[in-house]
Amino acid sequence: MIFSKACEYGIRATLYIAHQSLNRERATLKDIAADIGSPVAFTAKILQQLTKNNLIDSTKGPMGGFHIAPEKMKNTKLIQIVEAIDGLDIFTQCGLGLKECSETRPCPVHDKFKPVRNGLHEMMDSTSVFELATGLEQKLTYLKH
Amino acid sequence: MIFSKACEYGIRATLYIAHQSLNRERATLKDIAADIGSPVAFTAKILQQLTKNNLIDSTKGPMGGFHIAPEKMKNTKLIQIVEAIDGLDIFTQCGLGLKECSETRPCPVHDKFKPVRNGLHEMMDSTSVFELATGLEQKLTYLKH
DNA sequence: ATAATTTCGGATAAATTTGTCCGAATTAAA
DNA sequence: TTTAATTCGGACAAATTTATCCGAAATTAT
Repeated sequence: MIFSKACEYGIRATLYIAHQSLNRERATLKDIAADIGSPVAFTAKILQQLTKNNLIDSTKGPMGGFHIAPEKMKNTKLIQIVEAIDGLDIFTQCGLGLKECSETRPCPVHDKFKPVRNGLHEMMDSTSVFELATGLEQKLTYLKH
Repeated sequence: MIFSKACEYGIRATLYIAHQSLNRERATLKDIAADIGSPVAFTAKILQQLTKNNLIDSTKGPMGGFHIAPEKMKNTKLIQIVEAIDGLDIFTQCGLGLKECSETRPCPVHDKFKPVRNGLHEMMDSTSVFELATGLEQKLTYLKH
């Protein structure tokens, strides 16, 4: 809906990896997909993308898997995951899909839609992977199906 | 993005029809598609859906076309157009796509996402086709590409 | 070294959304 | 009553997103 399925999986996977990393445990592709309930091969693609964008770290071979250093978690905001997968358009695009929608030439819903869109933007831009991973750690929130 | 392309076209088409209807002019499929910049045949499908849902009225034959009575415009909210095309899921669904996300078992972004989603819901639920059509009428807002 | 375990990357397939085509049905005007 | 203009509805096609498959590359342990 708001985000693509790929992006939803990407955020969930990142939070799972972060949670595991807080406990000094590696996360393998299999574990991740099993835990967040996503198709394994599709999840692999998304993780590759996140790795390329340097949002998570991967190591190959036995004992390999995915990992995020606590420092990195603190500096990574949700918006960066969205940017890596869906792009940032959602935070600037017209609610009715018009290209020429702006302050000076607003579409009919512009004034009412903008604060909503900005609210989402602000939220994603200010929320770190770390704070959400600690929510999981404290069992205040849940990822599993 | 937020809404499907079909839904964007649906809202734009409805507002165009409403605007025309305020001036006692009919809107034909051709006019609508040309004006809002949408593919003709695809737009036809969407208009059929809106007609079935009784959000707009259609008449066949020469001098036919689409129309909305001012009274109906006043009673029609944007959310009804979304409901007819995309459904209402977007206003209740988890931001991370989890089925079991709720107050008692929230996903990691639940608390932060909910107000944004509710803001969108409230906005779409309180905004009438009539008020947006009058914005077009007064040239305060624009639909054209 | 060899084998086992993992991610990487390319090709492909399935599902969904977006878009097209065309004849049928309806209606108004000539 | 014929013709033209319109929406309706079904089948189909293209594009995009979601998902699968499989061999290659890297790394660890035996």
